[in-house]
Amino acid sequence: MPYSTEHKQLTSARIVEAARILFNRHGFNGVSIDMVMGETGLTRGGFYNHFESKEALYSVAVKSFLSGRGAQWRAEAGIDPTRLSPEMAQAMLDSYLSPRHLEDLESQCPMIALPSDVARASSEVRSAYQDLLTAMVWLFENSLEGDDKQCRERALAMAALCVGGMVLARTLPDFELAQEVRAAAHLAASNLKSVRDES
Amino acid sequence: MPYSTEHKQLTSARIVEAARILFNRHGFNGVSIDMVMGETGLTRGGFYNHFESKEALYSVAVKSFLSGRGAQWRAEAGIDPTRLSPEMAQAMLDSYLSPRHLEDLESQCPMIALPSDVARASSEVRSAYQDLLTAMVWLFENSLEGDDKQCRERALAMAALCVGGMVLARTLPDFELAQEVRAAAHLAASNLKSVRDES
DNA sequence: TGTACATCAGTGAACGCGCGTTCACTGATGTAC
DNA sequence: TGTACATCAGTGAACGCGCGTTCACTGATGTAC
Repeated sequence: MPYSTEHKQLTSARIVEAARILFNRHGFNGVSIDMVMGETGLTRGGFYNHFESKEALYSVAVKSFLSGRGAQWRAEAGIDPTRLSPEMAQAMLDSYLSPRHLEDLESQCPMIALPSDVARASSEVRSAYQDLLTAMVWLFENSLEGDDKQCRERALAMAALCVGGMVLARTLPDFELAQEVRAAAHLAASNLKSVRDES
Repeated sequence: MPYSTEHKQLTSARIVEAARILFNRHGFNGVSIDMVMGETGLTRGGFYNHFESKEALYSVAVKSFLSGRGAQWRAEAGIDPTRLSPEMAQAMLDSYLSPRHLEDLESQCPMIALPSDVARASSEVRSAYQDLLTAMVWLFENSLEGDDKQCRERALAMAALCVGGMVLARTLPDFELAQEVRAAAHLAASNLKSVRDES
C-alpha cells in the first residue's frame, strides 16, 4: 500500500481549492486542467487519478464552498447557525452585500461567480449550486420572526437580492453604478427583516 | 455598386437576430460562428464581411434587444414609456417576473441569460449590458412616486430583484423552488412600489 | 535492520476535436456605355 | 434594350491553436520477509 490514503485525499483537497479559486475568477471555460494542476503544483496527467472529468471537479469545487471558505466567511461575520435571530440575518446581509465581497473575486460565493455557467451545466453541478442557495435561505428563514409563510417569502426575496444584486453589480463596468446597485439591494434586503402589511 | 446597401444591412440584422437567440439559449461559449451562420442560412466564411469578431457580434446582439424583442415585450405588457406611473411599474414587474419569462429561453432578457459570460467579457459587451440595466432602472425610477433619492433606491432594488431573481431561478434544477424564488422576488419587488418608513 | 517487491500517484507526450479566423475564389448584382 | 464590366457578398477549404482526455511509463512509498 504505497502512499497513505490521506496523502491522496490531501492532494485532492488541494486540487479542489485551487479549482474553486480559479473557477471563481475565470469561470468554467476560462480555466483549464493545466491551470488547476499547475496551481496545485502537479502536472496535467495526474488529474484523472482524482476526478472523472473537469465538470465533476466543478461540482465538487462548488460544494466545497459551504464547509470551506464559506464557513470562514460566516465565522468572520459572527454568524452562529445555532443562535439565529433578526440581528444574525442583518449580519449576513451586511457581510454578503458588502463592498468587500463585491471585490473579492477569489473567495466570493460561487453563486455570484458562476450563474450562467451553472444554468447550462450538468444536473450534478446545478444541484451543488442549489445546495448553496438552500443553505442560505434556511439561515435567513430561521433568523426571521413572524408568520411562517411570510418568513419563507422574505427569506427567498433576501436571497434573490443577495445573489441577484451581486451578480448584477459584478457585470456593470461603471463602478459607481455597481456600488449603487449593491447598496440598494442591501437596503431593500434589510427592510425585509421586519414584517409589514402586504398588498 | 453590386448589391444594395440595404441587402447587406438586412443580412447583418438576420445574423444578429439568430445570434441573440442562440446566445440566449446556449451562452457565449456554447455558440459557434457556424451555428449562427447556419441558422441565418449562410456559411461560415461570410461572417467576417459583417462583423469583426465573435465578441463584436455578441455586443451587438445584446444591444439589439432593447429596440427589438425587448420593445415587443414592452408593447405586449402594455408599457408606454411616455406615460409612466406606479401601475406601469407593476406591469413591468408582472411581465419580467412572470413564469412565462422564466421559461422563455429564446426571447428572454439577455441580462438573465448571460451574466457570468458578460462579467468576464470585453468592455464593449459589458457596456451593452449596462445600457439594458440603465434603461430598466430609468423606467422604474420614473414610474415611482415619492422622494427622488428613494425612488432611485427602490428602482435599483427592483431591478436587482428582477434580474437577480430570474438568474437565480434559472440555475435551480428544482422547478418548484425556482418558481418559489421567482414569486418571492415578484412579491418583494411589488411591495417596493409604495413608499414606507425606513430604518 | 536491510532488501526485494508491488502498488499507484504523478509525469509528460500524444491524440482528437472543435472552433475562431483567414483566404483564394465564385457568382450575383447594379452600372456604364 | 443589350452587353461588358467592376464590385463585393458569400463560399468552403484550410490553418492554427487550445484544451479535455488518454496512455505508457517512472519513481516514491509502505509492506513482507
